[in-house]
Amino acid sequence: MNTTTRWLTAQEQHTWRLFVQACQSVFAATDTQLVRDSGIPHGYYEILVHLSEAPCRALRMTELARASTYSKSRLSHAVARLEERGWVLRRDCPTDRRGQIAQLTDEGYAALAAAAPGHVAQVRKSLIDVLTPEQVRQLGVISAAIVAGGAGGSLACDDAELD
Amino acid sequence: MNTTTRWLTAQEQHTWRLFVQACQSVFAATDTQLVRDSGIPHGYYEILVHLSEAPCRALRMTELARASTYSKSRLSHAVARLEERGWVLRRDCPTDRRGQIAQLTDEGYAALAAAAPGHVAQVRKSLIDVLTPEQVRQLGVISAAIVAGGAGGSLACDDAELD
DNA sequence: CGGTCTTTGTTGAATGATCAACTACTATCA
DNA sequence: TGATAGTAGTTGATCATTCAACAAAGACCG
Repeated sequence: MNTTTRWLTAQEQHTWRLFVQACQSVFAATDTQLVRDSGIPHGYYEILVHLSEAPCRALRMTELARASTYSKSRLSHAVARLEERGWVLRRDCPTDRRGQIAQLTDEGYAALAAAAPGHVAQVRKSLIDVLTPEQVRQLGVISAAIVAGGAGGSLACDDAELD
Repeated sequence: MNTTTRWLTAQEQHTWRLFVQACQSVFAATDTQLVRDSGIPHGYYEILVHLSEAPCRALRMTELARASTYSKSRLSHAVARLEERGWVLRRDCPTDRRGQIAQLTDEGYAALAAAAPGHVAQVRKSLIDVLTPEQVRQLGVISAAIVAGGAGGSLACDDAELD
């Protein structure tokens, strides 16, 4: 792009690498715990959480994708697998015949409720409890700034929307 | 496990969710940029970086796996694909006949050098430049604490080492 | 109405990651 | 030396994710 690259300073590079490592560390630990103790593969937990918090434990696919930062394609596959487990089912949307509504089943809610304590404990072990309350506060502010920055433009929106 | 779950406080949950979002945001953006501009799929960049910084631009597979926080299996597959591109080649280790040494080729180094400026720019856009210098410093300290905590035990070491 | 554009969601192929099993070699110890 | 255990790395099956293409329905406009 430009001929002059603003390289990272030593401190910036150090922070970047530590940040990458920290994220890997936290997510590897939480994923491992969830799969081991609840058989919920990775990000499916988040889908269940968002559904559980929605009005009738149901959301339009697009809404759910936005909330979970899943692409539509990914969500479609994921919901198909959750449906196989009986944790979610698809309903037609009454107001928009294109639409599909993902509905959390009682089994799905039960699975989520059973998984939650272990997951929360792991989040504490991996993140919250290794930081001081002040650091937790700082991390919240920092994360908000990053999210607000939109990661510098391309938010990985969805299929075929680059360029 | 235990009957008493220490749930997250509102602030803690808020921070946790923001942190998850922030990480997704940053890594989605950096991955997208790298693939788009350099055709380097996701974490391969990190492998190339570690090799480029090693003594003869070469590392034992196990060393490389540790540095990149890859499982041995994942690394083996990844190096196989990098080898197909001509960016890395495998040599036998002279001192340990089990060992393999991954050697960065000149083409690999050139690909890395070509990709670096765009990647650095994206890291700035996604992370560094949306934070104040003080926040960058704080994030470094926080990340170090998280890494030191080892994510609460299970460090996702490798194959068949759970339980 | 009829045409075009956009949105919604799915599908299948291709790629990447994980998991369990395996070979081959080294290390330890009797 | 021989037995046993541990380490290095690979492989193939399985599953998750991405990408491009697609069908079906709404939205807009003449």
